[in-house]
Amino acid sequence: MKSAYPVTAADLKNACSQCNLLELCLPFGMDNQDLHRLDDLINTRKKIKRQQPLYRAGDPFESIYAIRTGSFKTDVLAEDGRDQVTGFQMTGEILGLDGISTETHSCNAIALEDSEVCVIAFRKLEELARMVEGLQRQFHKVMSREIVRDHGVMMLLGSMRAEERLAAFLLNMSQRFTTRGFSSAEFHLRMTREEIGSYLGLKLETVSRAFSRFQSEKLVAVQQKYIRILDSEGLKHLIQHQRNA
Amino acid sequence: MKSAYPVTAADLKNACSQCNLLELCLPFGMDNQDLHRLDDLINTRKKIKRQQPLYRAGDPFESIYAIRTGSFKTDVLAEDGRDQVTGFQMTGEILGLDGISTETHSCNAIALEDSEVCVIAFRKLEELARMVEGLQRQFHKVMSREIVRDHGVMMLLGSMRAEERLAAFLLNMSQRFTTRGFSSAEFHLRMTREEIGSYLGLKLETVSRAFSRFQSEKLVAVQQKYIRILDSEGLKHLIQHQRNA
DNA sequence: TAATCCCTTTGATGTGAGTCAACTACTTGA
DNA sequence: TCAAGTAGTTGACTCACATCAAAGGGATTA
Repeated sequence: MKSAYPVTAADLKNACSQCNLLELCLPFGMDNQDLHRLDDLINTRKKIKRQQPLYRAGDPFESIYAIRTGSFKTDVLAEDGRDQVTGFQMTGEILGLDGISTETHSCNAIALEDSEVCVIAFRKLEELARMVEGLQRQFHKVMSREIVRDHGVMMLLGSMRAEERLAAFLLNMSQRFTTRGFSSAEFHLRMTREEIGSYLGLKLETVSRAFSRFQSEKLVAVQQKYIRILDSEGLKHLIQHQRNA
Repeated sequence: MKSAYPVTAADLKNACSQCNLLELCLPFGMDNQDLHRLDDLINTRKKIKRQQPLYRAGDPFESIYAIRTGSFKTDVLAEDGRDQVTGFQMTGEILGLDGISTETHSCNAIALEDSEVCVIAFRKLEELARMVEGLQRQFHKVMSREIVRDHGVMMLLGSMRAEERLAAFLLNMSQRFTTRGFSSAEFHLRMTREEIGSYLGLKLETVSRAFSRFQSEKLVAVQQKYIRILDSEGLKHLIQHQRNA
């Protein structure tokens, strides 16, 4: 089901210093010399099959993970069975930061498709961050970005109506695909309506209805998980010009 | 309105190594020797009057802040005037982590009462964290804790009903007062119903009604901002045994 | 100490999203 | 390639929370 394997000379071309995700990932902004020191850090990879967990709530925390290929969702599960998707992660993004505080993971990270991650031993990362200022700075920025992102989600959950939430979600996905060199106008969602709903604090039927409404208003074309954005300005307008306070 | 002043020999007794908030704050878990190195870091304090900002969204980021006395709220303001309270902070808690990622603050931090903070120059903190492993570790834990906390709020906003949200909020406040050596059963809320509502994704009338309902069910005694928790088990029960999924 | 303002409570009514249910269209595995 | 299971759509109905409105109670400040 899962496999972890050391990086051999053969795939050293995939080490940080050669990785095409450089711009998105932890090494961003580091100079060449420092970059090569990172290569030692990333000495394990792990493939995760669709629907399988990378880690689960309660697992002891040892590593954070950088997504090389594929995508994930993270969710928290309450004792009463309540389940909340807290985020969707794409290539170049970092998973596992939740585990640092208690040294136990506090959420589940589940692959939305067959995926591969770089395993970053956290103690070693800290050690290297003490020596490489650029790495330290970038790591702090990654953590802070996560906090800012979460505040955005809180705004969405706390003060937007259903269609605004979905519009914000689609624009966010579009923006992240763009950053990764894919089309901003058409993409394939890896998650179900139910997962989108959980993330947005809505029921799957409400998500489906909002998609239908967007379709009938020519804002997007929807074919199951394949989405084409026809009027991104219209979506932005939807978010900004509704409600009072 | 605001004042920043260096720490003189006279109030060195208030430096980290002597601070009674040690257990709650950044220095937690550091040994005595390292602790004294922190004293150099915390060389400025700042008093903030009630309703005044410690920082505002858009302000350049230079420092993070540890609350010595008083309390704050943080909120984000969308272009369309939408306003979301993202958190309430008490003594010993750290403010300003949102600014690290873009080097510009992304939210406002407003004092809920006359308050005082320790100003921690972030560059200096990073520098010291490169030398003091315990400080580095604790700082990472503080950031991670913030992420985990935010996930809890997302769960609350995404999947709880009004009374569950308020119950969770009260229990959380109670727990934090306890940690600070105050009564877990009675405390004074520093924020308005509207601010609670914004945080919980509810309107102020809904918050007020939920308080009234708790009162009539003998779960809490409410006198304006003064709260006495009469049945904390009842509140916990309310959160766990409602809803299906 | 009064006057004002803001905060809070409570009631009546409206509505957006949830719930329940039926049906359709994919996807997956034998 | 077919069968079964899973994911998505749509409709009818319900309900929890929002909205609108009015009145009372504290707290701030002049």
